[in-house]
Amino acid sequence: MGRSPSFEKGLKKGPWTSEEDRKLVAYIEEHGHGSWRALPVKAGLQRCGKSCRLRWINYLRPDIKRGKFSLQEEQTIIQLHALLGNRWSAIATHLPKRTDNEIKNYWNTHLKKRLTKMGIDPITHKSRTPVSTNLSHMTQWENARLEAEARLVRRSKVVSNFYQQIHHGLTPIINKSSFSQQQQPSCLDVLKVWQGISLCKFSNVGEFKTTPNYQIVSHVNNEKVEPTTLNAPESPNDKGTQNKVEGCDLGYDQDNYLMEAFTNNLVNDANGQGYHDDFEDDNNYWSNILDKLGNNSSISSIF
DNA sequence: AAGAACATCAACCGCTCCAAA
DNA sequence: CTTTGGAGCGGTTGATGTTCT
Repeated sequence: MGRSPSFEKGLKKGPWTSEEDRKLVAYIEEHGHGSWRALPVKAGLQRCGKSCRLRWINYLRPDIKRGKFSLQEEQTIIQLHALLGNRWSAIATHLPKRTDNEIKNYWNTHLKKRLTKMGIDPITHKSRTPVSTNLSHMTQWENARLEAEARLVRRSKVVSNFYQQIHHGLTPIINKSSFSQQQQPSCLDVLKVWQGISLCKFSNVGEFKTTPNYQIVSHVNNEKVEPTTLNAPESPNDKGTQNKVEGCDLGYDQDNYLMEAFTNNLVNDANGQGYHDDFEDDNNYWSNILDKLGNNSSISSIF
């Protein structure tokens, strides 16, 4: 790597002046940015292209919203961070007019601290206190949901690609390197599905079929599927799930179970061992999942 | 009032990814 | 297949502003 070009060429660093801003905006408005590397000379700026790009993207672009984050935006950031981790650019795609840099700063200076104060680990999004003693049912459910979402999204790239291959009559090859950013599903859509399930359960609407989000889930296997039957414990070895059901109160625990069941069907290890990380070596893993869901299942519609 | 401590955020740096040669 | 260079990403820094003592 060595020293940066700006050091070698004696280019200006540090805060931008209004005159520099004016030159950059004027040039881009007239010519577009084109090659960032070539831009500074053409625009008459003593800056490196990288610095120009950053200034434009994070500050000067006309479609940027600045100022305080709304509650809705905060919630979205927290939820997406639980799903995606520090992938700020991916998070930013779900927050119109906000930049990844701004979101990253806001997370580091506000949200991270707030979660920590609330006793939630900002990295894992798990509660630091024992679930059964100190948290409300609602919080327990939310924590469990976030964990499940995180698991789900770790698999979503694979499921998405796998399903595409099935769709085109190809033998699925699970290979991490074959995925591109464009193939990734919208994580916010995953959230919407979850929220749809949870909301209709909590609002006591009885049959899920009344909500659009459940329609998405109900397409699994091309027929209506009762969510609670998605992944009933299959063996006495499946103690984790069974204990959860037996050890909890009725009501929210059914929801926990529903959620677990749904997630497990998509992301759990085929042997009931929990998910595993070297999934690209295990084609059977995805074959089993697809067997459970049926080849006509609309995984892609869920993601 | 002063300066120390803390908070904020624009900007930089090093790295990876990917397309083109 | 390998090399090269541009673009973009995430972590970090440091200047500036604000609050605390």
